[in-house]
Amino acid sequence: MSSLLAELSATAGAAFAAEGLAPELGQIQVSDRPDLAQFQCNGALAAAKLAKANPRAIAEKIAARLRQSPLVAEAAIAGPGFINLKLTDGALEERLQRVAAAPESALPGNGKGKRAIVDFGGPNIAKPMHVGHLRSSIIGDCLQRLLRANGWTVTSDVHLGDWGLPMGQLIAELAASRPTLPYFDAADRSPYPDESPVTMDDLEVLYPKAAAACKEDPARLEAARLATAELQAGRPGYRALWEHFHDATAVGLKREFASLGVVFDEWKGESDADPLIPAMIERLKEQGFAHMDEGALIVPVAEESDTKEVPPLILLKSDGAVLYGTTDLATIIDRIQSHDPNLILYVVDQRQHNHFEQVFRAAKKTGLSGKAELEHIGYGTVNGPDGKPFKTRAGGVMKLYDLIAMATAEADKRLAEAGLAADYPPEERARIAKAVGVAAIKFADLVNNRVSNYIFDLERFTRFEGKTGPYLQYAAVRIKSILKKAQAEGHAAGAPFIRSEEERQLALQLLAMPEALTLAENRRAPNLICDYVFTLAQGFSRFYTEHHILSESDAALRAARLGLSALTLAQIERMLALLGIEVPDRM
RNA sequence: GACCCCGUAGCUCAACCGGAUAGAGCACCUGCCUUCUAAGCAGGGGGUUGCGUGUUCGAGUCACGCCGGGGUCGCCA
Repeated sequence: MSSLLAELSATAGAAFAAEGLAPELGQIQVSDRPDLAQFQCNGALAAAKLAKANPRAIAEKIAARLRQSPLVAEAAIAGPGFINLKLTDGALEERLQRVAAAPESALPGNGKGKRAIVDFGGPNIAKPMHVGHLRSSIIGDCLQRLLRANGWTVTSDVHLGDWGLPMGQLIAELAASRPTLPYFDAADRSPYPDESPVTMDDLEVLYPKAAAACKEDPARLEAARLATAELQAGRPGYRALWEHFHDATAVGLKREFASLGVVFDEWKGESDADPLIPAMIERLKEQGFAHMDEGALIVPVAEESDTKEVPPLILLKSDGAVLYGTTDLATIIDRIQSHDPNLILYVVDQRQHNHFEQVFRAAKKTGLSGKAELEHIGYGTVNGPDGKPFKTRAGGVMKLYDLIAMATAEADKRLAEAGLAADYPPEERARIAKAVGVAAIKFADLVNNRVSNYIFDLERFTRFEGKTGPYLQYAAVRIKSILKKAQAEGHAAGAPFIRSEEERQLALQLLAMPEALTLAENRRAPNLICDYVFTLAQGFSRFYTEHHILSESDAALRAARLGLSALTLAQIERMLALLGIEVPDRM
């Protein structure tokens, strides 16, 4: 089913075509002047510019044709040549009823038959997740849900950071502090112990020590570089040790993602691309894309049209080790082979934009990305109240797990203040607090423009007033409560119809969903989903305030309003689900 | 120095392909709870869209030049 706006645009397009003008001019949009109209068409202005004609005269001809449409109640000309439209309630009701009968039909389906890979999360071995991973996880998860809803076949990949210098740093650190472990014997001493010599907690201590040691002591950095190269070259003891690092970390990471409600299809990492690297390098050398330069193997990616200096992508460092650009490139080969995607999204910090530009250029130039479009989805940083990157009070990195615990506690406090969920069983109350806390964090993150930085302010995010996750949960729960009571009283929901301005506005909002999802997809912009669902919830609140549903004595009207409520609830829940936000049954 | 991103109400942010009177939320002010959850609703004040020049019938949006903030610039990720 095409959307209301698409239908209107097609109708207007036909009108333009009938006047010998381009049908694209018939693009309809929601009116900027809700006091004057529901929809508007600016095509007559553009047509007049092209044809050097009078815009109002063209507009009048188009409007006359539009008035013939059964959709259109009014078509008026205003200003320099805007065409203002109001639709018939009958047309709105008919479409509303269709959506109510088949909710799936309202989804735009832009991605049918297309495959996408969404690469996000990007946690690292031996490091707990911190706020830095928050945005990638939340935005990436939202995008994978959005693309799926819009018909794409999506594969998400956590893409672990598990193959660079930090691995060598860890090995060197452990070699220094526990040299008697069997892994450091240059000879192959396999089988190595099944039991990991370190736990996740050990690693969290070990890594900062290792990083600090490398910073202070050039010899240690050199040792770490050597260990990295040897690991990548396949030294058995190091590989065995690496397996332990990897497994110990994965357990903790899965706990973190689970508590955020984020799920990946694949748990691959940089290391998975490693087996593909030798052949890739051979090919790139043979085909003349890669050559040695200053001791390193590079792929130049500068282009004629560049206005800035674009450094080459380094495949092999002078010590023979690979960099993450190398694994990123090889990972593309893996993804093309295993999924044949049309699109790969990389949800990574905006600061890495240059890196991705290098990788994408190299991939395109060498032809190894095939038909896949590669796109960096950058985002801004999460800052503390001082505008600097978010830290704990002690100045350390704030862990994601602790962050969620804080948000849950804050949400629980708010529930208590409002006297909500007071008499619920403790488990349910705890579940609600968790859901509210997570909703607060996610919504606050997603509602911002992706590329701008934002200030993390838990007090503000967990507020129940205004444009927040908890407000939306509350709005949905209120509707659930009505529907539950209606059911208890034996009132069934019926086909929605329109008898008031509030209902008309709500109907128009509900029917605007496909455009919201399409635009959010095209611009990879979760904040547009946030805006849409917030406006929808506000529209429902107006309707709710104005019309008392359960006490309505006209049974047909009551049923219609219940139907409208049920439809609104379904849509709010669906939109929140795209944001990764759950709605409790009651609050 | 070069390049990228950002600059919109006191604060946090919107504004689709260049369109009408630049919109929300918070905060502030005024109303509205003996009926479905007031975490709500109705209304009000608050703007030289960082500055300037240009293109256009029309610029927050496009071009150029400044100013301010952040970021990146060959072997970290």
